[in-house]
Amino acid sequence: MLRPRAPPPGRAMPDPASPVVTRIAPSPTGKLHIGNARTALFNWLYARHTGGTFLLRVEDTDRERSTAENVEVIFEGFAWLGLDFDAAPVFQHARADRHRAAAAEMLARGSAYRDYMTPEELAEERERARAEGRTIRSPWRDAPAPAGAGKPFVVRLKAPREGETLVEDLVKGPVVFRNDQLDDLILLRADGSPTYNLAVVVDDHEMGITHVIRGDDHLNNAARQTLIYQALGWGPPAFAHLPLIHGPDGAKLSKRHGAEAVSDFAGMGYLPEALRNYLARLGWGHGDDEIFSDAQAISWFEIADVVSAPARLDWAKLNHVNQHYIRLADDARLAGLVDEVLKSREAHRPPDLAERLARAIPVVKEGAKTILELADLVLFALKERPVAVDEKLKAALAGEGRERLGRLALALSDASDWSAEGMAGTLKRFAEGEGVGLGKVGPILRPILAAGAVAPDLASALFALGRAEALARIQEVLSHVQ
RNA sequence: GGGCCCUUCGUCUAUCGGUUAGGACAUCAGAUUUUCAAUCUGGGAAGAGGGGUUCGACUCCCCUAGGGCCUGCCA
Repeated sequence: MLRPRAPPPGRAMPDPASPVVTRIAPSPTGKLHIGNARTALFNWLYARHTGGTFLLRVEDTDRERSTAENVEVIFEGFAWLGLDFDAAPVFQHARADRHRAAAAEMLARGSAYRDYMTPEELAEERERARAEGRTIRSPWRDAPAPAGAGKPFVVRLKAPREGETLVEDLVKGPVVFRNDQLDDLILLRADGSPTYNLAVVVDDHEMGITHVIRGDDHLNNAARQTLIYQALGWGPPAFAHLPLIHGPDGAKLSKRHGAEAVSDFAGMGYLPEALRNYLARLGWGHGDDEIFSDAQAISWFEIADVVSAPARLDWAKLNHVNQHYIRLADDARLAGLVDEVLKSREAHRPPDLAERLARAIPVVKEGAKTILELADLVLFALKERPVAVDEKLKAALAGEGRERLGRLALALSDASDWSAEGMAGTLKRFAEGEGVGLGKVGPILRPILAAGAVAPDLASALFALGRAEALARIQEVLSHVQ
């Protein structure tokens, strides 16, 4: 279940001469947030750009939320998005011993201490500190261990109170934090389990991560983590903090905006290559380039070109990009995707579905912004006979309408060129022969071809339906409305 | 409350002291047209506000305003 994927064929192995190692470190909460997906994309692009290595670390130290199913969701999300890793995933929980060892090391060095404050005392101190506009302070920072063994304690970093900590961020530039603003963060909980900030530092260091590219929300953590690196005597990696993705209204992206997980986007009919292109453009740019291939993005990607301001998700533009990639997509692949949509909708799937889709998809794919739309556009070709004759069609067929449809059926069955162009010509000649405009032909033909669904222009619809089906639909209506 | 980050058309962005501030999506108008879509042509649309620095600021500095993140024995 949790095995590494083989590197896809055609992609070069990591260049051992490149020192760059990046990672994405999601926590298995049950979904893969789109913001995490973009962070992963940037890490992937940078690793590929430099010939470096791209790694996955599952931050599963929260044993409550971390389940095998949730971990699988993450793997599936990245696989769908098309991001590949260069090694098997690292599970943070499995490395707890390493984290504890690092804490012990800091304790031994005197750069960490045991804090015996009770949760209640801590809560009080937090309240006082906030009121006074300062960080929390533990009385145990410089005090000897209390008498009587067995008192529970957490291990805290003994952070410097003087001076400043500098984070040289590749996106934000130099960011200075006053050390008295940074608190003695907890390294080990009372149960001995490592906390996030400790685990991240130890894992990034031991995995050889050279560039920590992650969300903006970790910029403050970068300062705290820098302190841990120093306490351990390690050099920190390069940091690059990406601005967050917000919803169209500027607020933090959430379910409320219609989608927040990559599975949501997949379910809404977006193609992974479209999402990659759109996401890359959100917060990064290469001049005026809007539509570009993975290869181009990889060759162009520089952290220096990452934008520093947060971006809003724009459905309209995502749709536009997706439409572009749908046009480019292979028809058979689209047919498969449409079929999945039909299945999930429990829609009617005629026995000759494959042939119908093969004929109709190339005709209507130009106008589809999502696979969901494509499934709608193709519906007219999936309807089985007989076509329902509604009041509107009945009205159109009244009087000379029926006679005209009869003559049209004849003209169509005589047609030798059943292509979209051929049909356009046939229709035009027919209208001329009738001495009327196409406006007199559309109302009687369209409902029959559309069969209650949305249909493309008459000629395209005829072509998409195919000679046999189109003629049959007309004949049945003809014999039905005597 | 405190710390940190951010601020160019509605949106994503280009500009890296001197431009009629460019492009894309969206939007509007026109063309095309058997509906819708697509397509083509054209138009409107921006440097948050205030101070500096400079011969010259969107660009550099400061202040204000607004938005965001962090401030957990979550990650």
